[in-house]
Amino acid sequence: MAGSSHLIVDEPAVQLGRNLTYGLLDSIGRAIVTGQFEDQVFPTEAELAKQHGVSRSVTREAVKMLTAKGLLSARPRQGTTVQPTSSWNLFDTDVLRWMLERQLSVDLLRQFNELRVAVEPEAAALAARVAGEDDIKRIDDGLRRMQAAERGLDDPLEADIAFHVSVLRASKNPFYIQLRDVVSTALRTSIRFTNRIKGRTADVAEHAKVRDAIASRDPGAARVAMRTIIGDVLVLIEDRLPSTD
Amino acid sequence: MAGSSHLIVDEPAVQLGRNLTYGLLDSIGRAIVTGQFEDQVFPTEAELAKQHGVSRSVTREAVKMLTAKGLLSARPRQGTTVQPTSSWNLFDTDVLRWMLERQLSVDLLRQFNELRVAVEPEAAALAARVAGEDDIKRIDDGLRRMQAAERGLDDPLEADIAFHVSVLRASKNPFYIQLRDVVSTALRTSIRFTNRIKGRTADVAEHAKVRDAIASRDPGAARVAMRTIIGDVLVLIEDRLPSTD
DNA sequence: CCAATCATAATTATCATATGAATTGACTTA
DNA sequence: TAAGTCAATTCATATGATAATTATGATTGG
Repeated sequence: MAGSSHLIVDEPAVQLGRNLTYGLLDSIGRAIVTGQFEDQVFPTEAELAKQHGVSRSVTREAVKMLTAKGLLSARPRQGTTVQPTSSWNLFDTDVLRWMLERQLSVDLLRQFNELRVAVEPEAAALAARVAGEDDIKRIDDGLRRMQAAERGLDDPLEADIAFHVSVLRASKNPFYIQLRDVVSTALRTSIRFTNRIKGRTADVAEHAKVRDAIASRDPGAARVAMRTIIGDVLVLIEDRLPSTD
Repeated sequence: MAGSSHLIVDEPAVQLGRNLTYGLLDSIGRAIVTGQFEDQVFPTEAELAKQHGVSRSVTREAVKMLTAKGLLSARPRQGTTVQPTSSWNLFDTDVLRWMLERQLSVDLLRQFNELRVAVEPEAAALAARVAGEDDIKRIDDGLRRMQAAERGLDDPLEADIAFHVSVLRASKNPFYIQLRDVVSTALRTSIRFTNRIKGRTADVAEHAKVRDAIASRDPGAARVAMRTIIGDVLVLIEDRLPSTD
């Protein structure tokens, strides 16, 4: 259709997502995160609707969702404004994905792994104390997949994600468990930076240490082993990639 | 309609928050978190609007915000449904506040401090490496307030919050910084559990150690000192309060 | 000229209603 | 039985009107 018979149309209606609202959410979210509104005022509700070719209902609902994620603030007369990055909810997978997908996310990748180096060793230690049979099974599964990936029989990235997620889950702490999606999102999105990192023998061996420590109820060893893994990644990032600070 | 001149009115319109939408957000959010919809189906958009005496627009926008925070999911024909708690965004201050304000939050309080014991020592270590003059100043301020509080000249809780927040901020890691609001919210909300804990001399001395380690650029010492502080809180919670596991 | 007050306009907030789209489940039919 | 059809339900979208809020500029009093 492109043309029907009359032309018109300010902009092709958004298409991403399962419906117009989520498409617009994604579109505006990306635009904000990539800094498109740093040097200009954010459009009004009516302007947004017109620019994207959707109704005000859709526009308002998308804006409200972005408000809930900390990216926007709306007040009568003052208009809708982009919030400072410090109030963006980085633990929201949408926000994190938008941030990692943009350029120059090397710093963010490093900072994210600084978080992991804090959280995952503690989660492993906790898991060593409270993990159940089924948790150990899931961790074993993850480890098996990594070993398979080593021989080219599985996707190294997905295997790595599966392992780390299984440990977080085994901690039974909802805050750590929450980081499942965050870690998954971050690892998948930043694949272009880390694609050659995973699947090495030394890496798999260290993961096995974590598994064994948890299975034998040794929190200290689990903590150390996990810290080694993430610490290595961190060193790798700091060595290979230039910071833009 | 509805009213004409007779009585009617299903429910007094929501009032909390700065406007109807935020009031409804708060009302429904609390209801979900307190488990009110565990044994019954979530109302439809039209029912919600009627029950709370607001328009469908307001209802939809509140639902969309709760969706953005991971509490709800909406699909045509299937209706709006409460998501499993594992998908709730606990790092959202609204969600966290709702959860802490309800009863039986002892476990959550412990789990939250398990997160702190992972994050804050690392943040302190990081701060020891990257903190600037102004960061140290803010940490000093927080420490001074704690010392003042020890002599009854300041609010112990607010002083404690100020100190910990200043350290998180000094780490310059946005993920840690993000936890500022989370930590503030959690500490303020859970005051009834910890009100007698703070302000002891030993506690203030340990905080001073953190400050000194950061100022003298000693990441290891900063990590240990901070870990001691949070570890003590954790022990206190586990000793004094019965778990409901 | 300055300060305080007020009026105006811009913008979001809310309401009401109509229509579209998607999904489910029952029903029909071969 | 199995596949296809149809209807009902619920969210999704569109639109127009009105209310509430408040930044900004105009006005007034001293």
